Amino acid sequence: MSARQVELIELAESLIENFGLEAFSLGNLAKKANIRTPSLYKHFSSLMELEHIIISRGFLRFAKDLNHVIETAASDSDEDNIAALAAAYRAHALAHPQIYRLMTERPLDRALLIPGSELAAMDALLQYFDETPEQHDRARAAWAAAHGLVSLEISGRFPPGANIAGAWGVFIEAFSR
Amino acid sequence: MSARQVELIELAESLIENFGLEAFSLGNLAKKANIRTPSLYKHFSSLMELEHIIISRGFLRFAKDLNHVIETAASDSDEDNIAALAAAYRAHALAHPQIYRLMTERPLDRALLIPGSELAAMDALLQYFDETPEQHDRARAAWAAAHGLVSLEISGRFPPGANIAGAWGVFIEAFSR
DNA sequence: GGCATGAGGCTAATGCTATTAGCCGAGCTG
DNA sequence: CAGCTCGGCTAATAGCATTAGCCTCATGCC
Repeated sequence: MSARQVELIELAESLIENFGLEAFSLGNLAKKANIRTPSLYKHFSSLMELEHIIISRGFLRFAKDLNHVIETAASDSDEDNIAALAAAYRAHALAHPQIYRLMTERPLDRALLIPGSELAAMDALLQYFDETPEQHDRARAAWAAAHGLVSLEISGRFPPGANIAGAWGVFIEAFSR
Repeated sequence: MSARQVELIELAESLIENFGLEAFSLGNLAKKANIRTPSLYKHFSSLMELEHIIISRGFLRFAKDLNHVIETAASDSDEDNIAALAAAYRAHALAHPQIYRLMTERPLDRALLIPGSELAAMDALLQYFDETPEQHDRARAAWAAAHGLVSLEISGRFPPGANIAGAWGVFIEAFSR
């Protein structure tokens, strides 16, 4: 991955976060980079490829974030651990809401992802749970609940004045023990 | 709403479900209707308007579905009721996955919705819970969890072989009582 | 019966999107 | 110095939403 490529990827990421996922286009990226649209094809074979690089980087950053929290906040209390993980999940998603949307809303072509990036995010998320099949179900239900809470919040689906932290509290309590 | 309008709306809905949300465009709709694209503007003022009509109809159909289940399956057991609601939620979303995506993934312009449609879906979903603030949090957490489970399933994010029904079971058990 | 009106088509055109082909200059490397 | 590669460029295509303006047919009204 050349330096110029990384430059353009970061430009694209800032474009997405600052102007919304809907503004993500090669035309807008080229404009921000002060080059013509077709020149972008010297660095990426297609929009899909660039998109999946950004998604992969999102997965990896997500994994790093969660792993950091898990390492520094490991407590004896099950509820504390779940709460810390939940808080980290929400904080990360709300810090990068448009890229979170990109990561979760688009049909995923796994052949275009940076190998292992999706798994890294999953592992970071699920490592807290044991390896029994029953715990796998529990892990996936918890993941889904966190994703649902975050995704409804990002897309503004909770009524104004809704106590979102309260809903997170219910979720944490329901999944502790 | 003229008969021709309804005809075109239903054509658009079948287009979305049969060819995926990504295939939803005025060009494709016009092709299926055997007319030219600009003629669609005799019936809808913009793509956004048509999109929000379809979203509204999705909300209303969702509400009808859930209300029906709640009326016919009311049981004394809290867990049975939650399970019936959860099953209905999942069944509905999986029966109309692409329109469910349209309903939940797009930025919502509430001024363009059929008035009351979003609320109808919310009410159907939340009427099972009491009116106390604490129960509101519980209702929203449950809603988010169901949405998360369905949205991850539709977008193929669970690993192959994952026991999705098992995850739903964990969710139902966690939210019963 | 004739006439106006509206519904619902149409074509042409604009400016956006991704994408491909092909050209050109600058800089490094043999 | 020759040549290659990197990274720009223009021109062009096809599809996208959208607007303006034209035409035709059916309906209702005088």
